[in-house]
Amino acid sequence: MKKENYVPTMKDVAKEAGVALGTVSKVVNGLPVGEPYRIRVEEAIKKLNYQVNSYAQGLKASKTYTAALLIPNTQDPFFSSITYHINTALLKRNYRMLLCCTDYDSNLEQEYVIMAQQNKVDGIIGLTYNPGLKIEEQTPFVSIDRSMGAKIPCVASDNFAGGQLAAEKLADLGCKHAAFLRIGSSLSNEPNKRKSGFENGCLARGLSYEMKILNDGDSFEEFEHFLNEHIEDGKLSFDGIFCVTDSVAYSVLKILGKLGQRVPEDVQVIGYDGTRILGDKEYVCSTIVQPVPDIAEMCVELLLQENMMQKPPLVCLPVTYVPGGTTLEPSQEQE
Amino acid sequence: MKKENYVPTMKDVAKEAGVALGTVSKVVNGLPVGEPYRIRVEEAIKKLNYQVNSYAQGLKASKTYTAALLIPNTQDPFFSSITYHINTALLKRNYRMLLCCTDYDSNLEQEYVIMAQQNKVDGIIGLTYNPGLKIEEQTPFVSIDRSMGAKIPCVASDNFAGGQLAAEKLADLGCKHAAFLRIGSSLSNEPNKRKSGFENGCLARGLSYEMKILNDGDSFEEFEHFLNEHIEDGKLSFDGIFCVTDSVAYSVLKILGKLGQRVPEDVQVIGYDGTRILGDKEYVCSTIVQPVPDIAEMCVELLLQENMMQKPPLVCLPVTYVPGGTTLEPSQEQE
DNA sequence: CTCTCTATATGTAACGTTTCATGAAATTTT
DNA sequence: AAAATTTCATGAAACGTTACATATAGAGAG
Repeated sequence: MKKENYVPTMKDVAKEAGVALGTVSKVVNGLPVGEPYRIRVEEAIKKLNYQVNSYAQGLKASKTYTAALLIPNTQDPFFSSITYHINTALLKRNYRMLLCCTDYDSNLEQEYVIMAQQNKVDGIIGLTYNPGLKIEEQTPFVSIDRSMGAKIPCVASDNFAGGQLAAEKLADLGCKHAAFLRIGSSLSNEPNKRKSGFENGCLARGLSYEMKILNDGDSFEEFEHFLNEHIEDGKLSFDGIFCVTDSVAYSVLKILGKLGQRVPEDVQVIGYDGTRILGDKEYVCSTIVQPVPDIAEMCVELLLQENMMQKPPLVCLPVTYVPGGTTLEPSQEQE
Repeated sequence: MKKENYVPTMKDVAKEAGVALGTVSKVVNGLPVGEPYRIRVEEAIKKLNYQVNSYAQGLKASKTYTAALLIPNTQDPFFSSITYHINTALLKRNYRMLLCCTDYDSNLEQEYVIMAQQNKVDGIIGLTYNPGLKIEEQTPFVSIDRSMGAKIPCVASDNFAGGQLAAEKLADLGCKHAAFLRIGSSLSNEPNKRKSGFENGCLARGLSYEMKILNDGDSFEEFEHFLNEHIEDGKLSFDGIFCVTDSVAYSVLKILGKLGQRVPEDVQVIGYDGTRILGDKEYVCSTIVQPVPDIAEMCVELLLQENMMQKPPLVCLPVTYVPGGTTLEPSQEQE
């Protein structure tokens, strides 16, 4: 018996229903077919438990129903959140996701793009760190957080508004002198606007500020030096800190602890991303939350959009402020 | 011009190299081919930038070169680590990974199994929470951390040895009275052995111990009550705590802080998993580290193994203890 | 120098779909 | 009621690969 690995095909369904192959194909694809035929085919499909072979479909259509996601890793909470939601958005549309972890390696990024381009995927969504990434004209590509020219749509949170919002919140919470802590060029392009937004917000609210920007090789100890230099008689000259990411914020919280500064009493801290750690219900750190599910939806939508016409070069999605334990409660603030 | 979407095929390579189709196929698949032929084909491949169409391959071989990974989510650090390494192990073998996030939902798990089976994946790797999961005989399935009968291989860290190791370390570090903190049935099957291993280790080393096991609905506040009950005159009666996961350990650390207990001076804490948070270089918590890359390799190896003969029902991989900041250094310990 | 045997390149069929030209049946028109 | 027109199921071709049966060239033996 060869029935062990038997999987019914359209031919089998056609025979079972007593119709032609093409008729079955039409039923499967929802194309118009005479009612009695449709019914017989549908019954045969149910009876045989037939399921279309998407690989034969893909071969015929030169479509793979697969999209690649280029991302440094899946460990970082922000990346893992992006991965989760992109995957969900693709599954919803019956697409598979080919996960390509690049580990921040420019060459690996380029290799994955080439590999993906050949014919394995219908498109690529990328959160990349190679500014010179070569992408063939005809490969649908959607970028997260990186502007890559007019022809490639970029989806990002509204980084400028987010920076502004952080400044406004700190001002609202009573801060007078703020600091902005950032890491260098690896956060290029769109997230850079957090800085301009923050400056803009500070100026609007009369909040003075200083900036510390780490270069690529620098360790986070630089932040410790910077903060330490701004302590006089045990008192930190800043009463509010905006960190460019939650990840930076967590490191800064540790440093502040080491330096004997209390959060939020002595200094309030706001991060950016809205990532949580280890199943915490509430946000540990007050933060500007990126709408990751919306970002994912938008990426997939833009990627699979049929009409190539007018893909917008940049889509900014709105952010929200969510208080955590590192800022004063509005009630406390008013006391 | 129709060259816009032109993707070279084996036929093109054959024409370019002046050989037959089958010869190209052999070269591509590493089968023996006369040297001069091989060279000409390889040159043609390079020249045309040819890449095999894996969907045609899959159609021919009735293989999809895709494996599904069933996992609750990709946010939890342990799950994200598993995801990353399984993905890597599959890519290495030219397999794609179909990521199915189940959110601990038994029905969703079953749905994904059915979908994966019909959607024609070559096999499934699952870290599941549905004890009654129905899996068709002919679908290759490898389970992580869950025993699912003799026919389904289960890959896990050596949970018993890990529990034992934790007890021994605590004893070595000078503890006299230990606690084991666990959450309930969601950690079924293999990870349960951490308990037996710990008991075994405690008995062997003359370490007394108590257990607190949370039921499914319970919040972590139960741990706080439990620990609080064991404080007398500000002093905790335990000097060592083994937490069933790092995630539990982090929560417990917070609780201990709240209760005014110093770690590791007053009480030492060991977790299980070996997950790190937010790019920390060192482990924040002393922990029993699971060999996640090896677990991933083993899963994929077992899944894709051709000879169906003797798949072992259980593979336990060795764990290691890695000190973090929540235990005393051996030097301190000896003082 | 011819015959046989081996080694290996060739070319075709088949995998399960979709698409499209074909023709048969049903409907409308005169 | 016969011809013209429309409707729509049919079945073969094609997508890019692999595997197998066939053909061809070269080597060795008599």
